Amino acid sequence: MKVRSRFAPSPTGSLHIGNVRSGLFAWLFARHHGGVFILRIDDTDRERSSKESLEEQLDDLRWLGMDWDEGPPDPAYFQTNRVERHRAAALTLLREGKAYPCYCSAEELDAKRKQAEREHRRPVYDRKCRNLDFPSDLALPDKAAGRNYTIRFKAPLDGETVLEDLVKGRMVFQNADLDDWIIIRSDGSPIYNFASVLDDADLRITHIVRGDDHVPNTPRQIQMFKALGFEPPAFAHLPQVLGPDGSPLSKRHGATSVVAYREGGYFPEAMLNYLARLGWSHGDQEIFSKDELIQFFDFADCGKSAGVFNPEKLLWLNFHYLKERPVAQLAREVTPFIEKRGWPIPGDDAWLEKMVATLHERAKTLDELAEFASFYLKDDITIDAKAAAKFLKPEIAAPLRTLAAEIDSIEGEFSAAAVQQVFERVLAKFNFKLGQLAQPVRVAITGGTVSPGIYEVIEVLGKHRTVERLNSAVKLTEQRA
RNA sequence: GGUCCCAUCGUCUAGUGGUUAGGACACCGGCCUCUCACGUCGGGAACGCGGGUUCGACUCCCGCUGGGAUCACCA
Repeated sequence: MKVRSRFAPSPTGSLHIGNVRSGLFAWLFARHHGGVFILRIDDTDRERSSKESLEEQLDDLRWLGMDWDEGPPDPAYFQTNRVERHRAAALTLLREGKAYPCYCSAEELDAKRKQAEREHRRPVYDRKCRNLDFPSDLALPDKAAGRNYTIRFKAPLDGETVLEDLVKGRMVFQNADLDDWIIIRSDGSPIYNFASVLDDADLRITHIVRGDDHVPNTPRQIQMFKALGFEPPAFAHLPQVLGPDGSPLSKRHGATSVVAYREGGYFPEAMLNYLARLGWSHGDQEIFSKDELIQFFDFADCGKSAGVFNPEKLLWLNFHYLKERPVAQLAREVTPFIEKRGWPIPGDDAWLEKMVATLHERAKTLDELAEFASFYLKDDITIDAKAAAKFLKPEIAAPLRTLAAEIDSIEGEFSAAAVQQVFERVLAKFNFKLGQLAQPVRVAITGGTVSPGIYEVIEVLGKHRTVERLNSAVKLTEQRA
């Protein structure tokens, strides 16, 4: 049987790191087995669902390369479009005696629950309405029509429900511990747990891959698959992704959405690689291409315990992918991050590539790369006060002036090698060591004490801009004198 | 509280009865060096506790402790 797995996000906000990880594993599993990956939109929470969230999440998925074989924009893959199917199935269950109407009010139920908690009893539905007689042609709830009841699933009272989980192993649940849950609300709408089972069944999902927070619901769902006449699919429940403090990853842990990293200048390769290695491993290997991930992925290699999201390792992976990226590609990719800052690019593509090359092994993200390029792009650089105080002292004015003149007189190709020759002459003339001149020059032309090699910086900056900056630095030293 | 799950360096993990318990991130130090990085060499750092089983337990079993998930007319 062909593998069919799915990812079913709710478009109620940004796509969460922990969430996509489950989706990624479902995707990897499908691709590994040459199966079908399905994207279903669980948008039944109309209050919080939005078109914007949906588009953003789809963009995230496309960015990560998690392509789907079935799903949006096909309307059949939106849960809200299936409520009639859900209701019809509930009605069938009712007719078959596998479900029944419950006339208990929400308030009544709530009171009982609280009472049970006070008395340290299990806060489950007492099945008060289970054996009530009801007309064989009873219609589904409809508040407007005065049919103000809910429909409950008539769950088995004894026996056990077994979950053979692909990552967690065998779990046995006593049916006596499970209650008769509501499948249709008093307003006639289906409950997620019910809708979800029906959707998975109709979609012929063979493997449900999701977070292990769904485990407690699974025995009920297995029972529902059977009640509906379907063979339950296989399940793979993945452990949670936690924040540094050990609590489930949430907004207060900082950036936890895919879009935050996408916009933060991270590469999809890094994100994919990081997410895959969080909870899954393949020996000692750390770096995986997408194809390797697909080739090696197996639930048997997934850990059973929750993992802490480590932004620093993600950053390291991103750096790895950045280092091995061709400069031309990087130049293209960093452009939006420069434009975002409103900075000009004072040169052609070849120049931009040269610039990027000098920053290549110093920036860890595209965003950082853009930030570090500041002094190449803007002419109104700000000289760091502390750096100026330390390196732009009056006695450096003469060497700087000489250097400026020498650089200005370079004929022919303005290359790092040519610049180096000039430096050597000036160094000899003033009997300086390279460090004594390089740091002041660095401060003069970049505004700070940290930059790529001074010769290459000057080459990229060009003769004119270098000389100008050196001269204004000379003025600065004179002002300080 | 009920049900269920989990437990190797700070973090991600390898390990499936016999290993100096391995790798990676982070951290610390050396080298390289015009600064910062990169690179490179090296270092510290873990099997939660207690019982079994066994010639031998990180590995198997039980208990404890600790952590977590979930108990809605939310998804």
